[in-house]
Amino acid sequence: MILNSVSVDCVIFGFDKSGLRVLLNQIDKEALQQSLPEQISSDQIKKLYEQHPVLTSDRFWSLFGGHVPEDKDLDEYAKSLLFQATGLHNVFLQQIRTFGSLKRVPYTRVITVGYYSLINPDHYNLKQSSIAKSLQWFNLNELPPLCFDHDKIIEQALIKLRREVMYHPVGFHLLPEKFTLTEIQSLYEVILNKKMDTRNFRKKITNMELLIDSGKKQQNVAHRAARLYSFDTKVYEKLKEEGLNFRIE
Amino acid sequence: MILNSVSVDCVIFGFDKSGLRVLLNQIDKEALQQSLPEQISSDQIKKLYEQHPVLTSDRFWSLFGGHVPEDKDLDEYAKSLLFQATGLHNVFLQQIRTFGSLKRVPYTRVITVGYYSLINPDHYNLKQSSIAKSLQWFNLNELPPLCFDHDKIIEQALIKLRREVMYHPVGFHLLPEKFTLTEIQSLYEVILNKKMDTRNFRKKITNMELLIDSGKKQQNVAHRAARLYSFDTKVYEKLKEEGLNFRIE
DNA sequence: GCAAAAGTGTTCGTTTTACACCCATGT
DNA sequence: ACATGGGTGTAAAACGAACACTTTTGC
Repeated sequence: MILNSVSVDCVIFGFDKSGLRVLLNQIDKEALQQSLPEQISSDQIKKLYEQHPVLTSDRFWSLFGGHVPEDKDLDEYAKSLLFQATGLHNVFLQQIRTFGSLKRVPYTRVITVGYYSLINPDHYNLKQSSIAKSLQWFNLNELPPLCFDHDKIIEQALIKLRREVMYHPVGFHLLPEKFTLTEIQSLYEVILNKKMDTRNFRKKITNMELLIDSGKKQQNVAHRAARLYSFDTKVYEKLKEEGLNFRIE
Repeated sequence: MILNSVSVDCVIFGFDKSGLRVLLNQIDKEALQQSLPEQISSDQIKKLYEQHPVLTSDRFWSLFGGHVPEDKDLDEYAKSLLFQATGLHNVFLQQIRTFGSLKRVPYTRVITVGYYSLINPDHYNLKQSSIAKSLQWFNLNELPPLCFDHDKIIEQALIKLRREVMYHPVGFHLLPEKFTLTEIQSLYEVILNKKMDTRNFRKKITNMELLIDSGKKQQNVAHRAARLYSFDTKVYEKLKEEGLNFRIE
């Protein structure tokens, strides 16, 4: 049994040279048909299509989500969705908020609990995922047409991520195990949508004592190779608890 | 029609000399009986009472809440609950998060969306409320036995309030229209659970240019009367947007 | 040798901290 | 006159902002 009135939707963020990205799920007409109530009239369908033109296109996109089973813990269910989508366990995953406006889904009342997740690009190979074919990364600035209020959910996820990243070290979940200072900086720049001063940024982040110089350097780059760093997990946990201040410039 | 599986629970905060307080709702045995499923066996009831001893006492307490009607917007419903409990409109009200663990409510699956609200003590006279008799303020350090996971919801509300208060000027919703600097300081001290230095606190808050000296003073106090301030709503809105930094000492 | 990104220090102004005494009022 | 809380300034340290050039590497 599932709880028809409650769903979970996941905003899955990734980060690489091209910027901040979101993993979306393609919906085709058949999947849509199935999600509609059975007794729907053709008149109602017509009206539905008028109000939500995105549903008439052959393909449109949605967050990866599903209805909560009656016998599953909410957070656990969100984790299991994330596993279905990415094949990954133990990924950073947090609630955004719950979206419950009346007409957010046409023809049925569904309250959805939004979650956001931060994916390490070492794990971008999502082939293990059970529905990998219909999933695709989109640049945050070039989102395709999305169904329902999923654009708003993504927007709220970004707002939440921005706040989080300023005061807690969570952004680092978007980085590979070893990373350069420039990568962290451009991560912050992309998330906060702000250019930062390299010298000041480096001073700040090295003063935190969060980073460990791995002793290694980038390979095969057409310029001076940058040092690779990793985290001191103890300091990381401490900063997660106590908070930090990354409101720069 | 209501959505049986989704409820809203409100953590209603108040503040005065005695500190930070929460408005709770007293549940008696009859109200409890009614909320149980009808086909419950006496064996099951026995087990229920064993697992949740608080339910056996004649009186215990809960957050003010209810199940979401199918035809009501979630946020609107939370507002209407708050109105029922306090007789007040336009009160600060925000989602905490959604609590969805499997056994949080025995014998039925209920996912609850937590909200927290900040009440101005000018409005402590809650007689207009439709259920005022069963409501009572409790000091946060002296909470009575609470049903279900309502203690956890309050804890999360406090955590959320703490974070919010450090970076946004929301705490001021807990103050009367005119207030003294000492009142603001003790508000912050209570919420953040930290003593602060008076001179530094005053310097900081007056530098924000958020306060307007009303020109008036306290009356009938057995010591030097303090100045009464109110807010510059424009600056208030600006700080709400841009954030501020109240991580002191 | 040139293109591309890595890496680095100093100065100046602002903010934060630590700290102790006099003032106004009611009883 | 005393008890109670209101109100104030300064110096030292830490932090944030602004700013330009040299180094390393691959091609």
